[in-house]
Order: sequence, then structure tokens, then C-alpha cells
Amino acid sequence: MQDRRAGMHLRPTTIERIPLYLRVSDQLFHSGADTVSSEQLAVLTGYSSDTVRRDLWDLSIAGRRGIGFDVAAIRERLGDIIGTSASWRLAIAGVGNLGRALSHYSNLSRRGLDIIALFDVDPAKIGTADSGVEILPALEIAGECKRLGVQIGVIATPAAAAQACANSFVEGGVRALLNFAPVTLELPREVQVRRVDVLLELQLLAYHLRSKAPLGDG
Amino acid sequence: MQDRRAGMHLRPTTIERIPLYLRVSDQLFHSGADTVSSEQLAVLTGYSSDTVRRDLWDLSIAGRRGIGFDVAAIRERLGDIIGTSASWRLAIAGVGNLGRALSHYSNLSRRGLDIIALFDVDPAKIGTADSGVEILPALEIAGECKRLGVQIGVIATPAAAAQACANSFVEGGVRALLNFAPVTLELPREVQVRRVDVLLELQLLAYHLRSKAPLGDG
DNA sequence: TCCTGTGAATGGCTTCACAGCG
DNA sequence: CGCTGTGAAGCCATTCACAGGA
Repeated sequence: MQDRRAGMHLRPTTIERIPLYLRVSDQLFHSGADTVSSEQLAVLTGYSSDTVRRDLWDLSIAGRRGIGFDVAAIRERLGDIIGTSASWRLAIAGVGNLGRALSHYSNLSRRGLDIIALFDVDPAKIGTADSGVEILPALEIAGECKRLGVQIGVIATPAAAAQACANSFVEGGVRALLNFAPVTLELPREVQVRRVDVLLELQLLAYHLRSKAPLGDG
Repeated sequence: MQDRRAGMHLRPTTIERIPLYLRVSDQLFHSGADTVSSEQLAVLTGYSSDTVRRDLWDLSIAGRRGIGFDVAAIRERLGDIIGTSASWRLAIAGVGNLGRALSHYSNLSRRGLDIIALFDVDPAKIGTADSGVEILPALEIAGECKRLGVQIGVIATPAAAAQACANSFVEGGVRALLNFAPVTLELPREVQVRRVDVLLELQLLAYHLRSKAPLGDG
């Protein structure tokens, strides 16, 4: 048996799957389920039941043979790991349609993700508020992030402004960025970046359509 | 040497990287570069130069020793593979802030991704137009997609409506979906689905912040 | 010397397969 | 029996390392 204590090693692939496990076990919990089998979790997540069992084992979540896993136990353990009870301070740069969509996304605060600052370059927007959060000048990103203790920065600007925003966030002490702009950001290694790139996703779908459709089935 | 002809086998991981290779070689092309080394591509994409060389080889893109790869050749080959010269017909379900952000995203049409239909359930929106595309009733998704030959469906609805929309798209002959709703869709295996899930991404960032910050550096 | 081309080695994730227990 | 727990096998992607041509 491997080390299953707090400082244990988790495989990167397992880590990537944790948030989805958490979501589905939340849904199961709210639908009143007490236990769940690895096979059910496999269906709900799209992973294989082998992978689910291996992951939960690595996450120190024990099941009961013949029964399954305890839904509440999964929820609690994964919530601890992700830190849903903690509150994370987010800022969004760029209050276009995308930035607005994010700032209105009520699921965020329910998950301990609080948007506490919005930034834009447009003088007409600066000073107004969106979802109760005032829009500040983009030039003040670094200073305001430092002052407010922003932990996660969201880049929802046009591509041309993304790198500058990212730099300002980093200067302001932000060490995690979610980047919606279609550019590869160059950042210090200690800064976490995740990319959400719609164009890339659509091109991949197009590729698969084109390569599979002529074959009949896949 | 392996088979490098049209029907060749590409590794899934290579396929996932193609759109980004295409983007950076486009940028290089427009900045006037004639050739590019695998090391430069590595910096621009975030992959290793070994991986870049292996990928381009697998994609039948030859370089010249001591010089590098021909930017125009990469562009042309990858454009052929992705099908950028072809025109793809997209429809978006859900004209909230997110749907609007997508419909205004001018990069799409430049890449051969044309939004030809918008759907919503809100009677106040139906009949109006956004970015020159009329908003149709969500109930008509299947029929209109069939009529218009929609190839890629984008789900930008609230979570509760996502599965029904997906079903309608599939009924309308759409075989590729981009899902922004925080739910796992259950669909026939021949339908391609890609998920864009902001909540999952943010939770992963939070996890990494929490697990790395206390350690000092990573 | 520079950078590609490419077998071989490495490392890790997933799947197999089945033992083990309620 | 049902479903977990888990070594071992198999597979696949990446990295190493260096030969080879401009």
C-alpha cells in the first residue's frame, strides 16, 4: 500500500479529474444518493471504472466491497483537497461580453470563487459597476491586486492586451491565471496558467468531423 | 520510416497540438518569418523541441538540417489537415452574455467557422438579430439545423437546458458539439463533444495554488 | 556548427485480471 | 454475488541521445 497521508503524491492526471468527481458527487449528494459505485461514477464522468477506483484509492477514499463508495465521504475529501470551503479572490480583466458573462456566473461564488475586482481600459465603463463590483482602470491592475489580495486573475481581454494584463497581474502578486485570449502567455514558472481557447477547440472539432465523417463510423 | 501519406495514423496527442502549431505559424508568417526552428516553435507553443520535431515529422512536414522548417509549408499542411479553407457551419444555443460573446468573436469567420444560426428560449430575443444572425426559437433547433446543414453546435445555455439542446442538435444531424455548460452530456458515440468548463478550470487553479504556495516554490 | 531526423530508452497512465471481503 | 482493492501487464507519449546532412 502506498502513502495515503496529507503530503502524498497524486498523479497529474488524477488531479485533473478531481473537480469533475467533486461535481458529480455533489449532484449525487443533492439527489439523495448515499453510495455510488465506481461504475456509476464512470458513466457520470466519462472515465473508466478502473480509473475511478484507482483515483479514489490514490485520494485515500475507501469504498466498501459489494456496496460502493460513500457519497458524502467523496464530497468531503475532495472538497478539502480543492479547497471549496476556502474563499478565493478573483479579478477579471476585460469587461466585454465574456467578462460580463463570467461576472454574472453565479456558480462561482457558490464554489468559494469570489470576483472582487473588474478591470477595463474603456473610460465609459470605468467607475460603473457590474454585478455589484466596480470596474477599475486596467492600468491599476497591479496595484489593486496587491491591495485586495487577488489570488486568481482571469484574462478576458482581446488578444493584443492579454500579455500586458498578465504581466500586471503577476506584478500584483497573482500566481494563477485563467487565460481566454488566443495567445500563449510568457510568464515566470511559478505562475499557474490555464488556457481556455475556443478557437482551438472548434478547430479540433472540425478536424475530427472531417477525418471521421468520410469513414462512416468511428 | 513510417507511412506519411494521406490516410496516415496520427497520435491523439499530436492532433491536439495541431491547432496551436497552426496559430503560431500563422503569426510567424504574418511577422515575415520564412523559417522557424523546432526550438523556436517550442518556446511559442510551450511544448518541447523534441515533441515539435516528432510531431512535424508525423505530419509529413520536413525541415532542413541546419536551417529549420519552412513557415509557409507548415501553414499550408496544417491548414489542409484542419480544413481552414473549408467553411464550417456553426449554430449557438443560448444567447446570453456567453452566446453573444461568441457570436461577436470575429476571429471565427476568419478561420472558416461561420455562425449561421442562433437559438434561445426567450420570446423577447426571438426574432431579433445579433451580429446579423436572426435568433430562432430553441424548439426549432433540430429542424433548422437539418435545413441549414449545421455541422457544429455550441451549447451556451444554463446547465439545466444543456442536455435537451444537445439532443436537439443531434436530432438535427449535428455531429460535433462544444459544450460550455457544466454538465456531462450523454450522447451517441459518433458525436464529438468537447467541454469548456470554467468552473473546473478555476478549481484546478485553486488546487495548485493551495498545494504549491505553502511549499515556497515548485 | 546548427538543426533535423529518428531509433532506443524511459516513465507513467490505463487496462487487465483477479484476489479479497461484505 | 457485487464491487472494491491492487499487482502486473500493456500501451503510449515523451525524452534522450546521437547520427547525418546543409
